[in-house]
Amino acid sequence: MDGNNGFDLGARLKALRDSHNLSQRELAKRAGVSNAIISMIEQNRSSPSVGMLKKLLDGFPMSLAEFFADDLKPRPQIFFAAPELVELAGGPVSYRQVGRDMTGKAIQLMHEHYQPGADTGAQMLSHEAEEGGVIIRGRLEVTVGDQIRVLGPGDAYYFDSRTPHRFRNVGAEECEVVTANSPPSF
Amino acid sequence: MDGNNGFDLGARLKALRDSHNLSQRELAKRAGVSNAIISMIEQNRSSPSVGMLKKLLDGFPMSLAEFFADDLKPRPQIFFAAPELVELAGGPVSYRQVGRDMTGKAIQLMHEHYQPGADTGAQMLSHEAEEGGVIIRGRLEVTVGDQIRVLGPGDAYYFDSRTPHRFRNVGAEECEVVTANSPPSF
DNA sequence: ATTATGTGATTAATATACTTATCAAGCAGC
DNA sequence: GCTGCTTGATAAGTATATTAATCACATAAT
Repeated sequence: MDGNNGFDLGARLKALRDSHNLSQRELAKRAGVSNAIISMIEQNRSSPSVGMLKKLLDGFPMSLAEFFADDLKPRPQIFFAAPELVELAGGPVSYRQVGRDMTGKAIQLMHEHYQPGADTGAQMLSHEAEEGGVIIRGRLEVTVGDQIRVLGPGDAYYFDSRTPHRFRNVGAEECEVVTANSPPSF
Repeated sequence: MDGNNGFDLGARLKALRDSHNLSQRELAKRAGVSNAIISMIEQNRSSPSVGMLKKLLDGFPMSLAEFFADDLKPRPQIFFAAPELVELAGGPVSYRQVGRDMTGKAIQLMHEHYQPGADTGAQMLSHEAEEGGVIIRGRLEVTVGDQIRVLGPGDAYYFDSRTPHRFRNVGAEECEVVTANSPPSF
């Protein structure tokens, strides 16, 4: 009954069509397809090929990207007292995240603290995102791809998280950093 | 030869698969489909149903929305010494941005300094984005919609930038904040 | 009442997406 | 040379998306 693997494409298409005040037949005519398939798709009795879906969207018109662009976001907490930041790791590297559940959010903002010698590990990190940070206190060695640099207070970094990377506190004192990931990665 | 109606889905999928270092067979296994269809899709000899496409993306994982969201990013500077941060405003409120041109970037990371009494203005700000910040030093009054709160060192905030907002240094000393916007807004 | 036109849903036939099994090329180790 | 394992591509068969035609139910006009 559901060939879309849990994605209610039928309702989505129908809502879109209704909002444009088009009948199945009118849309079919514009898109150059049969009206029957629209009926089937809207009932989720058929999972359209992206070619078919694109034809249909061209009838509005609307791009595939727009069609799939997420909607409906809940009402979130705005202010966070320092102790409310949620600790993600809690070892020699402390990741204190602004917000509890970042799914659907654009940014993962964190207040990080590295104890002297703390290290994210010899095996480099890599994930689908972009990230940046500003060093507040202490000295942090940042490795990105084949580039290494030691940053101090006021210095910053920004890179594509897909390039393997690593962080290490090479100073004698604790290192404090504020970082941002987009989209949230862990 | 092109069942996707002018959308080069094959190249897109292949690039994604390559960037994750997965073979067609590995991805097929994760997604629970046959490897053959991946070969066909990547050559644009078959236009996958959205059900199939969703299965494949779940193997990364990645949402349909993300997949269709446009991308293509250049090779940027990674490290920024403190004086390299670019000053955006330079009045009583100093916005020092990590990176020169943020177009096409996911995050706009800034190191901000508010002089005592500094204020983003009585007419509230509003833009299409999400933003968050961590207060490092001083006291900052943050107004979001009808909510007001004074935040101190270690406190943080996060909200949808479309809700009107305003920042004001209500303390006697300078206030230091690290903020992130996604997507970059000004 | 009947004819007409509109709606979405359904059936049978056809086109195509998808699977299973296989192939050919590349690369490691023996 | 082999053997074994990986890679991406291909062929034939099966499942399903899609079409053309029709059905059933409305509303409106003759």
